[in-house]
Amino acid sequence: MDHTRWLDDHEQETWRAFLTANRLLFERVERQLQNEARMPHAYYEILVRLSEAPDRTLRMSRLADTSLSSRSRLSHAVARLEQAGWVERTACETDRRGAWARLTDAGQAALEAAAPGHVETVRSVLFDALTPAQVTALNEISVALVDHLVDAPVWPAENDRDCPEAG
Amino acid sequence: MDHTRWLDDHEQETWRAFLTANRLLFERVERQLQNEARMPHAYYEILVRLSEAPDRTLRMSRLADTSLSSRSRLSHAVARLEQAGWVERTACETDRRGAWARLTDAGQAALEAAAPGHVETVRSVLFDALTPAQVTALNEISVALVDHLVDAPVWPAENDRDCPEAG
DNA sequence: TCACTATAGTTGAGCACTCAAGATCAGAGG
DNA sequence: CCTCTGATCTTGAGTGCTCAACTATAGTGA
Repeated sequence: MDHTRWLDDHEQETWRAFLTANRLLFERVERQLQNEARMPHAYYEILVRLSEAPDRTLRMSRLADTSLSSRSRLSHAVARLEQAGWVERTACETDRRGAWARLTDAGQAALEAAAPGHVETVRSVLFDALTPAQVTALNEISVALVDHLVDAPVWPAENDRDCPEAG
Repeated sequence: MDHTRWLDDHEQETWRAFLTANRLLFERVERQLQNEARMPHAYYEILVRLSEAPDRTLRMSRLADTSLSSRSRLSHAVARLEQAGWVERTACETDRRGAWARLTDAGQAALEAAAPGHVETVRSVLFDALTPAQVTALNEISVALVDHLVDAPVWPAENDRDCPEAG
């Protein structure tokens, strides 16, 4: 009983090209940041989200959401960033379980130092390769994917543990 | 002197949507394979490449290229896959530096067991979200990116160490 | 007041990856 | 033959991630 909806040739080709493009692209981005700014891309994003927040401060949980990070991952990351002197954690007074993360001046400086090289890399690996129409298409495709993936069930089949409305 | 070609709003939005879509998408793919087949996506790809090769056998270096893996990464990965009994390494007789990697019957079986769930996931996270026109557009965009990134200089600026023709 | 449940965040173990360095061998040139 | 360059593949250390388990506090309802 093979109900699998296999990929046809066109889909297969698309998936592999998509995979390859992604690997190559993010490898470049990651390497550039690691070499010139001594931080992985995930950390860069955390610094960006903090820099955009009022008082450069966010609750850990909000920061996790906006930087597309799991709680655990963020905890580990912020521990490292704190060690580097780029972020500070302070206790939250209204909710004593919580914690604030604040971007320090040193962190802001590190971000500003890293930004030009990073942006240049993003442009050179992505936008320089595409026509304006393709950029627009990529935008629409990405938005469609995000809409489709956000809040969608993580496990299409199986794993409907204690979710009565599943299935 | 700020020559940085910053991203305009449209580019910024596109980049962030692209990033978000990628994170969400590959997180699903990775999780599904890890949970249902006990292997990361990179290992799955290695098994696929081997399964498509004559005699299910490839030189390590070719396997590294086709699976978009660094030599080091492949060495570590194949060591693990060998431990699992899914791949075998044998010495190459014509080039005694080299090594062959062969997909075992157990490896083929593991791959066949993993494939339906993986393909179903790929379909559900990617193709189900897109119109046929968008799939075609994504294909063209991906191919353009791959063409642009393959054999392009890794470090646009700097790092022209011993490459006399750089610059 | 007293559970009970949910939320916020951390921690440690295990694993995959990167980087740099090394061991081994092939091929080319003197 | 012998050296030199380059290719093949491996190894070990360091790092960031995931997962599961944990602590601590908030909120809810009897």
